[in-house]
Amino acid sequence: MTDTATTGRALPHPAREEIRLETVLHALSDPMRLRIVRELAADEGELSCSQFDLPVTKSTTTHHFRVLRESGVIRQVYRGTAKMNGLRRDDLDGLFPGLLDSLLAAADRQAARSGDSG
Amino acid sequence: MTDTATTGRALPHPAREEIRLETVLHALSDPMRLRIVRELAADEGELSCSQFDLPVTKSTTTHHFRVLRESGVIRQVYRGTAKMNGLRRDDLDGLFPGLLDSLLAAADRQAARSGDSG
DNA sequence: GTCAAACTACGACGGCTCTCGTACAATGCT
DNA sequence: AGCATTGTACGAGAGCCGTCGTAGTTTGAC
Repeated sequence: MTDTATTGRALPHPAREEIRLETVLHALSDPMRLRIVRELAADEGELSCSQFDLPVTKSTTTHHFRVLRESGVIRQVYRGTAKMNGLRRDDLDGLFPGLLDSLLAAADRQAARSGDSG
Repeated sequence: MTDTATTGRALPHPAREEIRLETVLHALSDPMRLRIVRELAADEGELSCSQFDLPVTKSTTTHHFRVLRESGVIRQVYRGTAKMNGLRRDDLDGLFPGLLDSLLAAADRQAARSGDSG
């Protein structure tokens, strides 16, 4: 029992200045992770990992969330047994103004075109 | 001697509608390729492969240019023994409005911050 | 204390990627 | 024709990546 923030253990996040564009792009270049980020942006709040219904195992899901966190795209916080996820909008917008919105818009466009779920 | 366009053999390019966001992001997530794209954008014209002074062998350079072409980021045309490269601005802007500019701006910002060459 | 829920750690496997070196092909110039 | 320039093809090696399964940890509830 370590009382870090709300509850639980701490998770390593890169500082804003440590976020690298290449790493962000690599994180978003995976379909599963792009999907996660899109859902996260749509809900504009905090979602637990279990609220995502991805076609991969839980191990793989954990892996993708870690890649997103370590790249600086999302922030993760434990709350009870759940792990809440949120986009690092402030940091990304501060570092790369307009980039996140362009990326999300591009993903939306492609999803609309490809007939994926909006 | 096949008279395709200006001179020379044809190179396979994806059609505009075949360009996938994930593939583009993956192509740009490599430092060497991001660098190539930045130089290409700065010069806003056609550059031959040999005009790039990359810290890799020619074989590797060829590889990177192919990845960029097959992802739909650049267009390549033979002119004599040289291979001219140009950004597919029209197609990318048509598919993902604002994305390319945001990406280039982000890369510029990071380069300025990191003290790389502008 | 016990139990279920949520997530992690570790090892493994197949596949892709970046890199190189060497050998080769296409073009243009003399 | 001969030759230099430019870029390609092919194979190889090291490393990373996405995926899985199993076993384990942390937390909250009963």
